[in-house]
Amino acid sequence: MNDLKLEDIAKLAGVSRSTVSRVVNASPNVGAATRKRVEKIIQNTGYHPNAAARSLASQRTNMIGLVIPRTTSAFFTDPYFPHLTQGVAFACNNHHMTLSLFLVGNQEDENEITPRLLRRGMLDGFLLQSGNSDDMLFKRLISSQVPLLVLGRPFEEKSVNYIDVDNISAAKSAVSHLIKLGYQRIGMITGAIRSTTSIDRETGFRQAMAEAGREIDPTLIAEGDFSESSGYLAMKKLLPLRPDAIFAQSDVMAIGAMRAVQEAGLQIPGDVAFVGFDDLPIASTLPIKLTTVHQPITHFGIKAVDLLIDMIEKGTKPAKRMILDTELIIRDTCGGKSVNRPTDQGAEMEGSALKKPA
Amino acid sequence: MNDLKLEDIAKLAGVSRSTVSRVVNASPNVGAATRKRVEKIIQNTGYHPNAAARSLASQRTNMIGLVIPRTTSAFFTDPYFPHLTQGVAFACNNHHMTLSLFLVGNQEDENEITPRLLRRGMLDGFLLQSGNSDDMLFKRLISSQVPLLVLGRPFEEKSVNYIDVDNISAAKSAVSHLIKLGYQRIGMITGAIRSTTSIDRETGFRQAMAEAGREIDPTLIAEGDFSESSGYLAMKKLLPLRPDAIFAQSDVMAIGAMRAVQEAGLQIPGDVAFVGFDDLPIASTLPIKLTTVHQPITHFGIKAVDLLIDMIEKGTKPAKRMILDTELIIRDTCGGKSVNRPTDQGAEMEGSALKKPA
DNA sequence: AATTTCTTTGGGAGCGCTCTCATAAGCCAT
DNA sequence: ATGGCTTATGAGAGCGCTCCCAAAGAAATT
Repeated sequence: MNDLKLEDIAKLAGVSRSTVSRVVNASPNVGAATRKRVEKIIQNTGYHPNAAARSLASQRTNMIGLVIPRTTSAFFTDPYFPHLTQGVAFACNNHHMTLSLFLVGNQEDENEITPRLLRRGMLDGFLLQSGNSDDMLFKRLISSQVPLLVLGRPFEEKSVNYIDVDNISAAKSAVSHLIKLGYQRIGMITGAIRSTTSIDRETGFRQAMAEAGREIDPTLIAEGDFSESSGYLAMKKLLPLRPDAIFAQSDVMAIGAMRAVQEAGLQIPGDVAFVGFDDLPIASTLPIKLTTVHQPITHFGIKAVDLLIDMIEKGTKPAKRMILDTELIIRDTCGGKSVNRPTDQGAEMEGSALKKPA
Repeated sequence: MNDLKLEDIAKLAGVSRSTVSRVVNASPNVGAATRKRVEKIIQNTGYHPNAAARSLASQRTNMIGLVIPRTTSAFFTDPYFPHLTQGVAFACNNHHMTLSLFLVGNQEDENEITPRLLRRGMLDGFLLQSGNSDDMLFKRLISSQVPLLVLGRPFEEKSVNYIDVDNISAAKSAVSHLIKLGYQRIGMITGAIRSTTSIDRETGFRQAMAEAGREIDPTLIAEGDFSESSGYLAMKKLLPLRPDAIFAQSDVMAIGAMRAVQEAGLQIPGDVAFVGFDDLPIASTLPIKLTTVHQPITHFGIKAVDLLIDMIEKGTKPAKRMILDTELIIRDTCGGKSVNRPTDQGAEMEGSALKKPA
C-alpha cells in the first residue's frame, strides 16, 4: 500500500534485491525456504512493484491499445464496438495485460494521440480498427515500429497484419438465400462506402446475383453508413422503387430500414423481406426476428488480442493474417420457413463457453 | 521512429540533456534560438520520449483507469456504458491523458486486476463504477492510495469521492408526471435492487407517491436488472395486475417491457403508459417515442474525468462530491400531450457542442 | 579426494528520463 | 565599472526496477 520498494523488501528479508525480484517474477532459481520467506514479507507489507520502473527496465509495459479512428465514429452508436471491446478486454485479462482505449474524436485528438501510440515505453502493441480509405491516422500509424494488428481488411494490404471475417462469402450467402427464396427485386443498403467492410459485402452481393444470373438494378442500392438513421433514410429512398427484399449491411441499419417500412404501413417479410449482418443480440428479440449473418464479434476481439500478443512475443514476420467464419442465421424477416437459433453473443463472456488458454 | 534517446538529441543539438528535456516539456526557460534548433532536430529525427522512463522519473503516468466491476456486468448490453465510456475517452483526449479500461469479467479477473490498480507507477487515478452492495472489488479498492472517483453514489459514502446524478428527484419528477396525468395503477420496474442507483430511483418513486397521497401497491413493483430481457420478464409478471402506467428505471428495460405489452396486444400509452430513464438516442426513434428522464451520460463521463484530474493535481481532501441534474423529456409513451425534443446524447461528441477547456 | 556441474545468491550496471542545484551569462541601475 | 538581478544552460543524482555476470556452496561425477 505504502511506498515500499524492492530494496526495502530485500532488507526485511535479509536477501538481495535480485532475489526479491526473482520471487516477484516467479523465476525458478530461488531456494524454497527463501522464496517462502520473501513471499510472506511481500504479503504482509502489501508490496506492489512499481509499474513504470519495471517497464523501463524490462522494455515491456504489458499494455496494449485499441484504437478507433474517427472515420469510424459511428463508434458507440453501433453495438458492434462495445461487443468487440468486451472481447478485447476479456482477452487482455486472460493475458494479464492492460487495455488502453483510444477513441479518436476529431482532428485534434488525432494529432495528439498519434505520438502517444508511436512512443516507446507506452504500449507493447496495438489493435487498429480499419477505417475509410482516406484515413490519415491509419497511414501514419501503419509504419509504426510497435507491433500493430489491423481489425478488418485494410486498404493497403501489403505486409500489414490484419484479422477480418470473410465478408464476401458471408454477404454472398445472405443474398443467395434471398434469391433462393424467390425474391425478384433485391435491394441493398450499404455501409460507409469507403470502408473495406462495405466494399467486401457489396462484392458478395454482386457475386451472388451474378451466380444466379440476375441483373443488378443500381437504383436498388442505397448508401448508408452503418447507423440506424442511415438505414431508415436509405429505405425511405428505396421504398418507392418497390423492392421485395433488402440486404442491409448491418443489423442496426436493417432495424432502421424496417422502421421505415413499418411507418409506410407495409408488412415484413410479406411486402419487404430483410437480411441483416452482425447478429447482434437484439436481432433475436425484435418483434419480427431478424434473419442475419452471424459474425463472432466478441470472439473476433479475443482472437485479435491473441494474435497481437503472439506478434509481440514472436515477431511480426511474416505478416499475419486471420480470417474468421460467419454463419447465416435464418429467422423471420426473410420469409420462408423460420429456423430458430438463439444468439450467443452476450453469453460468450459467461461460464465455460470460452475456455481460457492454459 | 528509431531508438533515439534524449541524450542523442542533446548531442545532435549541441546542448545538454536538460535543455532538450525543457524543450520537450515546454518549459519557459529556454532561449528562443536554442528551442528552435532543438525542435527542428526532434522534428527531423522523429524522436519521441520514452513513456516508461518519463513516468518513472516524474512519478506521473498520464493515464487514468475506468473500472467496471463484474456486478455491473450488464456492461455492454446497456448502451449506457458505451456512452459513458465515450465521454470519459473524450475528456481524456482533452487532458492529454490515456484511458485504460478494466472490464472485470469474473472472480479471477478481479484478483488479477486489483493489484494492477493498486500498483504505483501505473495509473495516476481511476474511475470506479459503483456496483452492488456486496461488491468485494469495491471494498478492496476504496482504500486505494491512488486517487479514486466513484461513478454513482457508493454504499459507504464516508470520505469517498463520488459523482452522481440526482436519481431521487429525477425519479420523483417522472412519477409525479404520471400521477398528474391521472394514472391510477402506477407500477415500477426496478434496476438491480442492490445498486444505489436503483434504490435512489425507488426512493424517488415513493416520494412522489407519498406527496400525492397515494398508496403504493407492492405487487406493482417488479424487479429487473437494467437489461432488456429483465424488463420484458418483469412486465409479463405485471401485466395480469393491470397497471395503467409503468415507471421503468432504465430505457432499455422500458423497451423490453413495451415489447411484452405489445405482444399481449395492448396499446401504448392507451392501455399502459411508460416513462423510462436515461434518454438514450433510441428513445426518440422508437415507433412510439419514449417519455424518459434525460441524464447527461456522456457529459457525466467528461465531468468525472475533469474532477478526477483535479483530484490528482490538487489532492483529494476534502472528499469531492458532484451531483448532476436531469430533465424529464415528455414524448409519446406517457400519454397526455406530447412535446418533442430531439435527444442530443449522440451529438455531444460532434462539433462545438462541447467546448474544450482552455 | 579432486574435479566438474548445478543451483542459489549477490553485486552492479543500466533502462531513459526529470529535477534540483550550481554556474554562466546577460541586463539594468547606480 | 561594479554589484545585484534575472534568465539560460549544464552536471549529477536519482526514479525502482531487470538482468547479466560472478561467486559461493551443494551435489554429482570421476
